[in-house]
Amino acid sequence: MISKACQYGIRAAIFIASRHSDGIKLNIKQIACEVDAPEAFTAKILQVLNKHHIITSLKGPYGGFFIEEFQLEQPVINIVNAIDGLSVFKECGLGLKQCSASHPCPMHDQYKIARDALQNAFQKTSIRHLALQVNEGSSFINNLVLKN
Amino acid sequence: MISKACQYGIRAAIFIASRHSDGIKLNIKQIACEVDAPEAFTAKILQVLNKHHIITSLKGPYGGFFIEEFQLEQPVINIVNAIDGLSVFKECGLGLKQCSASHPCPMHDQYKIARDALQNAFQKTSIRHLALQVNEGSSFINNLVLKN
DNA sequence: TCTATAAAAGATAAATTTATCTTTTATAAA
DNA sequence: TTTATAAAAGATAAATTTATCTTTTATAGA
Repeated sequence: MISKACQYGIRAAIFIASRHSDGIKLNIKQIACEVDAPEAFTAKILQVLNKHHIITSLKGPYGGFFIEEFQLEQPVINIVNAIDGLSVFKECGLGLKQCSASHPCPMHDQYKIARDALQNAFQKTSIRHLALQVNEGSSFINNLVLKN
Repeated sequence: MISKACQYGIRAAIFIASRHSDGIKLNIKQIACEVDAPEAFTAKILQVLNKHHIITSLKGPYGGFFIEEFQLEQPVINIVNAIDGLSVFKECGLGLKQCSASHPCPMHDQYKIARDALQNAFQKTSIRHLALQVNEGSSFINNLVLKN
């Protein structure tokens, strides 16, 4: 559906947002660890998010990643856009170059319902809202550790 | 959403179904051409569909691919299952290994709506139904050719 | 039985995505 | 200003997906 890079990016952004508080910065090691993502790969992804002003970073000692107040309001689709682009929400389910109501693939109508629902899911949800859920303990951004 | 291989497979199956009539067989060249898919790759994909009994093939002269009456009734999700598997319809939107109502990711509910809609789209549609639409001329499985 | 035909099977290559490692740059504090 | 720290940037590697090419197998008809 969306790429692994994008999934890592969303989880990381939610984690950073969940720790939002004045002056707090998180480094890649912490972030990658908390969201169960490969560290170096996550670093690359956070670079992209920073360039798109979805999160903010600061180099040097006491540096790290954080999210600013105004950034918390952004919809998650902004992260998808930064990493994967918005083509998932536009493209034909059967891979036709052009597929629309006027030249539809045979699955167009049904597929569009799912595609729109997906877009809706990412569009209507803010980073703040998701972080809040994690802080409440009602949802999670890391994998369960199985006990023996 | 679904792989290119799977998209080619669905388009090819629909095309074969749209030409269904006693004794008619289509070869890979025709099929690949009609659905705008790479020929050799399409051949590989049709092998898989044949193994899963979604279409039927016959080697040798006057051989080729065709679909049998009983195969026409199958839902398109059978093709997805044969090529990509059903994991798209089960996996977490944020890539968590376990994500369910009891241990949800923060997007679980919204994402599940989209994921279920997608599954529904493929589950409720038969190959016959899609082929019919193509034969009616109300939908298409190939790319528009742009005129200059 | 021989020949031609078309798919199956197998091997390999190209492209993309995922992932890691090294070097450079920015920055805060001593 | 020097040093330590952490991200940015750049290079490279591994894995997966997409795609192609070659050889083998099945089959119909002459």
